[in-house]
Amino acid sequence: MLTIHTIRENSQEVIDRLKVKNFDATELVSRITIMDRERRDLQNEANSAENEMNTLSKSIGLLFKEGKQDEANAARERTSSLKERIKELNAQLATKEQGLNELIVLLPNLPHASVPVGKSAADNKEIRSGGVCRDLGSEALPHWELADKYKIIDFELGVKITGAGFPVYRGKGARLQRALINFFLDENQKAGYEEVLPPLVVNQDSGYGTGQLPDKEGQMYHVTEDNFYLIPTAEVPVTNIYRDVILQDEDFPVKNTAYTPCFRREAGSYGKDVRGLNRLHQFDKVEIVQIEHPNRSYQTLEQMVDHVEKLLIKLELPYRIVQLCGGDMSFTSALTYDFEVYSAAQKRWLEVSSVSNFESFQANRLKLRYRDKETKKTLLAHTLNGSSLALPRIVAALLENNQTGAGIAIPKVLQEYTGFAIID
RNA sequence: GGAGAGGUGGCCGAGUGGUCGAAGGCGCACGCCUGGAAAGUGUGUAUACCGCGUGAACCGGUAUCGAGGGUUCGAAUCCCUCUCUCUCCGCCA
Repeated sequence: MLTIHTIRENSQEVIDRLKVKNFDATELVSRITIMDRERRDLQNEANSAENEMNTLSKSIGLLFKEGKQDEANAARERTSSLKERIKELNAQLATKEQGLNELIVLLPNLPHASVPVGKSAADNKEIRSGGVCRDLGSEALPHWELADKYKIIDFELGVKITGAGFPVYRGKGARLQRALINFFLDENQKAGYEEVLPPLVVNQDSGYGTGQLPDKEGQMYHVTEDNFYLIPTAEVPVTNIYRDVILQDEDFPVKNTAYTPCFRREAGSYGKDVRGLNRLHQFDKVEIVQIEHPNRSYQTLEQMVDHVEKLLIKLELPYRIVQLCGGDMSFTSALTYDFEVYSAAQKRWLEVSSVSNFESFQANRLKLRYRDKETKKTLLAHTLNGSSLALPRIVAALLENNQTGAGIAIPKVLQEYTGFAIID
């Protein structure tokens, strides 16, 4: 969430910049500004009443000590109306604060100045691309048919055990999953990311911390008995490591990587693009999370993009990197790059990673701060994250792009992880 | 799941109704001392909001001793609820 300070001090800028996200904040901002004023007035009133009360209480204590019972009792009588007033003011203040907060969380993060204006994915800006999109002709099989042909992924079996969107990987298919996970983790570690293996189930506070709650409640699997949520991405448990934390300057950069399965209900997304591995309820992903000093976060974002790009190059997959336009960006992001790989049989670009700088938007919710060396002030840190990478669509692209008459060729870098060079 | 003990600042730890955001110690920062260091010594060392206005410093106010509520003129301290941790028992990978 944006800080009230930002909204208060730069209200016009907030409105202008949110237009890039096709968000008209005019009315919200003015309501927030008014409520903020009211809130502060209430707090001042309450504080001065409390001050009066505290002063009075102290004097009563002194009077008793000095044995001036009569004066003490007289003073004591004066407190009751004051007490009522404090109670009333504090109640009003709490209501006001809550109301204000409910409005503030409706404001999306401000897009970075470089974000292109646009309505949908069609307006995204291609940054660069790499690899070769081969034309495999009309007899090229989509990955779900290849998966069946080589008996490496069983979608039907998953339906029996759980339901649609929970595939069973087997044989070389299972091995390929494990190879990719290890490959990604190893590469991330070489790039300086500390590996963590977090819980796959989180509590409510964590859900709020990274912003899944309350908005996307319906997208997560909920364990009602214990009020836990299955994680939709490793971002949730990993970023929440740093909830309520005050870092020192020298702690930067914080770099974590984690492999986790991810669980998403994907409510309402049934339809066209859910075939095969394109959209699942459970999938594997390796995530990178970074926390940075605000001065360096954009530099860091570029480094993360370069890192993810190298992974795709090593996997010899045709890819492109696009900068999302305002209309296609998430609520919480300030700048997002999407990575897409070309899936040669589906003839589609599949999103395999999304690398974003959230600036202080998440940090504000998380109360993730750092102590500035020079000013000694505690300031909000910047958070960034990205997938490196999401497995299912990588697998889909690998299967489709690398199909040959002899079988599916495994990229060279993966062979030491898989232990085989071809799936046949 | 049953029984008991406990949760105080970055850490340890004192504090059972009054001037306590909280003794003392450790750690940390800065200074003095030293040729340099150690030791010693002095000072400082939580967070948030508000006053506050263009920002910062200072200053002042309020809140916070696991969380929420209550008693009281006044709560770290008394009462209630919740929560978490530890120990023992049970169950178990």
